[in-house]
Amino acid sequence: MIKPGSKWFWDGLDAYLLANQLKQTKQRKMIVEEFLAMPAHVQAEQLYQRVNEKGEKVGLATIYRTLNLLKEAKLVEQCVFADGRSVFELSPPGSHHDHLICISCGEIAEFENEEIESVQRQIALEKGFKLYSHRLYLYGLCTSCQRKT
Amino acid sequence: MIKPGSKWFWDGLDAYLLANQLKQTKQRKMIVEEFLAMPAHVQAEQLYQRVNEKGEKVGLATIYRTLNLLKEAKLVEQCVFADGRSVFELSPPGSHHDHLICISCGEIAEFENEEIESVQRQIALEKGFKLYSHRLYLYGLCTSCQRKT
DNA sequence: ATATATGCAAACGGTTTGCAGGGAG
DNA sequence: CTCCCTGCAAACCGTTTGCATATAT
Repeated sequence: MIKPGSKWFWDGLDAYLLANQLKQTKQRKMIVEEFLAMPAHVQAEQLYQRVNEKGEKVGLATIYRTLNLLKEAKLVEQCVFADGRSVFELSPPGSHHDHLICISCGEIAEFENEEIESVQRQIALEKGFKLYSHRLYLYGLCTSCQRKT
Repeated sequence: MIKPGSKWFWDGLDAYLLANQLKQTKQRKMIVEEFLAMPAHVQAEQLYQRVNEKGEKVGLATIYRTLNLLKEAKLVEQCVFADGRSVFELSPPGSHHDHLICISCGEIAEFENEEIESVQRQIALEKGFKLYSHRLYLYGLCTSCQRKT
């Protein structure tokens, strides 16, 4: 899956930098450009390699610092899967989806389900929690890995 | 929450050891005893400390090796939360629950919801996945942390 | 001019591994 | 007597941090 139009992302980033007296830098621009050009679920190391194949060299620390900045700005979300992978993905305002992860090949599929979201809100209410976010991971075998075994 | 009767656990462990030509050892016994005497959600390091406060000394590596063995045996499950904590909990056959995690104090509450489980099965079916397991984490503020802020 | 960013390398924290000696079956 | 298990320390791996230098505003 390739990422959709990303004006909201650049705009959001500009706004966040401005609001926090942070700076526009060559590295941040390059990192974000590559991130937006990559598949939906990106690991820090992959982004590091992609960036360094293209333009000038950027340190891995800067990749992490930039991803953390994007998280702060609520422009990306991070998912940590049970297999240990940690991936970053776009967080378009007002949207949410969850993940199916293939335990054989690692493929990641997405889905949205309003019914689950509403039950979650209900449960939080019952338990007296004020809900901020959630993560739902379904682990199994994708179609092609089922055929293989 | 304190753990319920655990005959099934010891029986399951004996069976697993026997079936795999593994050995009953003093350390395994001590680790499992402490694990069962601890709260529902246990981190490796906590278990390590508890075990070493009581009986003879046990290495941290043995704690990890034993927890992994119990996972293999399907007697415990591991949950990795977004805050980085990795906890182990009992996995009584045929049961499943999910978690609410307080983003302020770290408290973990549990819930069960059959409706969500059934929607998950439906989604996996639609996407062609053969479902093996799942994890649902709700992050928010628990009742007492809401009061504080 | 000043504060923020960067690169590098070192530090980190949780977990796993290699190996030599110890103990269960 | 054999194989499995343990303790220890070292290795690991992804991520973060300290510091001196570079750069945006």
